[in-house]
Amino acid sequence: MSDNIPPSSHGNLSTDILSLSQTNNPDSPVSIFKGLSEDNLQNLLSNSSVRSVEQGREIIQQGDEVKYLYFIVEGSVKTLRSSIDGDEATIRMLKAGDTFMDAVIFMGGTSPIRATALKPSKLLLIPASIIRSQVLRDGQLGDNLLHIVTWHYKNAMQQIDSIVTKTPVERLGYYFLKLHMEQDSESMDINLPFQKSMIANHLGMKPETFSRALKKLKEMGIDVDHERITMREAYSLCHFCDTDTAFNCPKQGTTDCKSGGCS
Amino acid sequence: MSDNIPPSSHGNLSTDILSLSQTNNPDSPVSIFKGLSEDNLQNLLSNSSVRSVEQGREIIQQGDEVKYLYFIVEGSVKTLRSSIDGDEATIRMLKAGDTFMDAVIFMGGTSPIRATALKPSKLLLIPASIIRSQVLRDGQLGDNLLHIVTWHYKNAMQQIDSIVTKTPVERLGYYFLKLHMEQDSESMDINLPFQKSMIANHLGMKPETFSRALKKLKEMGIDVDHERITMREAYSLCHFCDTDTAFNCPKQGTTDCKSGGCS
DNA sequence: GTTTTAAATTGACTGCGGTCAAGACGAGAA
DNA sequence: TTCTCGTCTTGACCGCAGTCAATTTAAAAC
Repeated sequence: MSDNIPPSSHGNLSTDILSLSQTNNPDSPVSIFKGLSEDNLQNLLSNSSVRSVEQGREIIQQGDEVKYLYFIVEGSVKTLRSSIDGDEATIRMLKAGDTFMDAVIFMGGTSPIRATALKPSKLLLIPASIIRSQVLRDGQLGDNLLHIVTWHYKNAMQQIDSIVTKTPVERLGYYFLKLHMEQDSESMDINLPFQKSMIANHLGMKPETFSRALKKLKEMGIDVDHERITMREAYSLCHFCDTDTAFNCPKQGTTDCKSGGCS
Repeated sequence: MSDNIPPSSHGNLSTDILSLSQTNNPDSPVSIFKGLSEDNLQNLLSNSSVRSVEQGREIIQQGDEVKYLYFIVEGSVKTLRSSIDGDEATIRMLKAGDTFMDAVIFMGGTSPIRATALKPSKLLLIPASIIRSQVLRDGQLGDNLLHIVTWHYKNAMQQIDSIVTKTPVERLGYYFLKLHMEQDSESMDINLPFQKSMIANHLGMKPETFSRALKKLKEMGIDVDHERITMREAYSLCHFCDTDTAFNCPKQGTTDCKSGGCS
């Protein structure tokens, strides 16, 4: 079911990984490697291997036994659930520096999600057995994993709430807002990191509905040209803010911020 | 914002708590207290306190700083997210033996969710600071918390997928199936543990739609009278199974199981 | 350059689930 | 018993997002 796994190739790689692990903004999870002792870090890396996957390749299928925790060195990956009749619900869309299957290896049973490569990607595979045994004696690793998994969980809760209570336009605005904060809170431009139909699915809507939502956002001063989002005013997106996001907003409390979320 | 917290009253309580912590079925999370050393267990309990809340009381509001991890000794609680205009999305519905805010205390920032008492309840409050510090030196506690949080996360993913890809009838059938497995896989009867409008919201639908879904299930041989669900045949619910759930199903692989989920 | 393919957009139609309102039912109190 | 209140159910209507299909656009492939 799985591909062959090339032999380990460390050295320069481990520095790549650690530089990817620098968290630069408050609204992103900590790295799995944060604050580990030299011994414990080496225990993880020396047992790991690197694997390259081409675009579109299925990395994990629903029902597979999960043997590794995956760290994305290069490329991008999405995790999703799909039903028998082919409908898909995207759970997460990941970029270099993210990990996946980090939560699954503690769930017990087989994988409840699929994972596919959105682009040609290079992955670091850390054996689940190594993680599970090290957690019991390395409190720092457990702490890191808890931060990562709870961060995923928080996003999942926001996703549920978005789909249940918000309109498509609001969901899209909220998504843009989070992109904006993640990328550069100063710039008036945002980059769409994934193709539109992917994002549409992640937001629980069809591509057609996504297109129509874009049109309505244009009327509100948020223009999307291909992969480039341009805001007419700096506070165009504040309308879509909520309490969680406001907490991390540098503009929070300023007079220009007049959203409902910013109290 | 919070009520007064009565002084600790241990002794018989700690045995109550530990007996509630016995996990009896495979599709439920482990207890936070599982496998802790006597010292580490006492460190948690001796710093905790007990608090009673009346029905309907708000325990945590969105945006609150979370100071405790809550263990339900008696009663029931729901966690939810609500938008400015009053729409609510139920995240979890909890019973005695469950914990909540277990994930939130590792998220950083303020609480992204609310928690309200569905019935008069008795709660054990374990200070978040105690948990956070003990995790760093007690690998077993970290491991327990990881199992709990990933179990929540798994349920959240199933909830997302349910809402996005399934019809109301399918969502309800899936919910009944999980209740069935949780309660007694042998019995043809299931008990509705919460009032219908609560469950409706948790499944992302309105009470009216819930009622109509019940009607359609009746045509499929699943009869609901007040709080009692009765199945005409033992395999009525198999139709709603998926791979995750099939994994924990004792009937899995038998000839009677002809669902899509059971391969 | 041209051809081929996939993604995105737009339009027209439909149907499902939400909304609103009325009615049924049950639990509890006087 | 009868009244009241809250939950649930049922019916009629409507609007939004899904569906299907046609078109445009962009990007690959040659």
